[in-house]
Amino acid sequence: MTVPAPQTQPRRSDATRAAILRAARERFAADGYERATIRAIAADAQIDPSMVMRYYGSKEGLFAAAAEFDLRLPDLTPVPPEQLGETLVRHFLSRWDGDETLVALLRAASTNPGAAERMRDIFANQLTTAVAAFGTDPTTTARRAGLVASQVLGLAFTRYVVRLPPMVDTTPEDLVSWIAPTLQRYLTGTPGS
Amino acid sequence: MTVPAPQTQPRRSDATRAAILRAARERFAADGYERATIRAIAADAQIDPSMVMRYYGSKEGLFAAAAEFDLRLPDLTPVPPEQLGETLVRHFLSRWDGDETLVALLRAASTNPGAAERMRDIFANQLTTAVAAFGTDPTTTARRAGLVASQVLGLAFTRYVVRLPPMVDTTPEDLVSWIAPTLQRYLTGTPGS
DNA sequence: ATTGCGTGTCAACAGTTGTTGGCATACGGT
DNA sequence: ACCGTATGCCAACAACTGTTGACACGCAAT
Repeated sequence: MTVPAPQTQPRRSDATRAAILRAARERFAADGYERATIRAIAADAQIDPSMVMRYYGSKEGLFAAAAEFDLRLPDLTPVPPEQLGETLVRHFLSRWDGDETLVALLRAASTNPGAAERMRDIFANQLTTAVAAFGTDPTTTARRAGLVASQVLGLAFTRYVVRLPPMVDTTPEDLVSWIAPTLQRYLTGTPGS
Repeated sequence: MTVPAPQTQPRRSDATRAAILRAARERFAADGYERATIRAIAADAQIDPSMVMRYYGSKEGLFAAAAEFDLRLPDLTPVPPEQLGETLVRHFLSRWDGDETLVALLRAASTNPGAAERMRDIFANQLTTAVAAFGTDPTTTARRAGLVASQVLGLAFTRYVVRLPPMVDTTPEDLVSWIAPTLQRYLTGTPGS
């Protein structure tokens, strides 16, 4: 405790930590939780498997660090109400291109209980909060958020995980024009149509 | 080849085979492909692990047998065009309750390439065929089927795999009234609304 | 009774997994 | 120059995996 630095100064191993995290995200996204072995991740990061354990404690700990994910949902209050659906689809599609973290989380959530819980947290907290921000009936907020999650995760699942050809080949713009009305209705519409 | 029975007569081990298959479906559905071990499946079926190998050749072979799945889509041609969405959601929801095969396939498809390919086949063949049955523009059939698959698989994923509370708690009837219009638009509507 | 085959168990294999401890090296402060 | 600590590698462990072969039992036909 001899006068610790007020802010944690950058450690020399930060580059290694980052390399591990990057390799872990790639492997978890490509292979899922159980097939992504620590040895393979370490090989990708060009270090020894034991380093992974020292820096992240366990495989679970590594995954928890690698699957840290923020939907980065924009504030929806200034958005014109009739453009909510389009705004959301566009945001999700751009958020997923170039960040494989969500694909990793998606694949892992299928088999790993911890990952499933994190997925629940993300959509229950971040998405529900965003939906609640513009004032609809609070009693329907959770259900609306759940429906949005079902379509949005279904899109991600078919496009990035199962890779259904029609969903892979369709351009982002076409996807937006098809799916935006769905989210729009889930957010502001009524059941039955 | 000494005068084989014209029809394969029932073998004495059919009960064992069925028990293995039932246990396999349960385990694959609950744990996914890699976490569902042959030893655990054999223990559930109360037989020796080596029997699984003798009857199904390998773990892959067992999964292939356990994940045999038919959507059992009804003929959609006699359905009034404006009820197509409702008919489909209702069918899927009832098809999944009491048959964990699709959940097994869903969980496995996240990590097992073979399972993902089977999932693609099922939705590319069975669903696309059903959609093509009533005469829309053939050039849009694949896309419409893909969109339906995205919402339907998203529903299954959030309700049965990730178990998002709002999607678990909502009654089938409410789900139908919310999601039917979505499928209806994907099937018969136009992009943009 | 004896033969053949289907059914089942047991033990073991070879490989892989997450995880651990010991040992070398290099850095930074004194 | 010295020393403590951080960083890295190596070898090994114990557990678990899918898979295999040898062996025992019981049934049906000869």
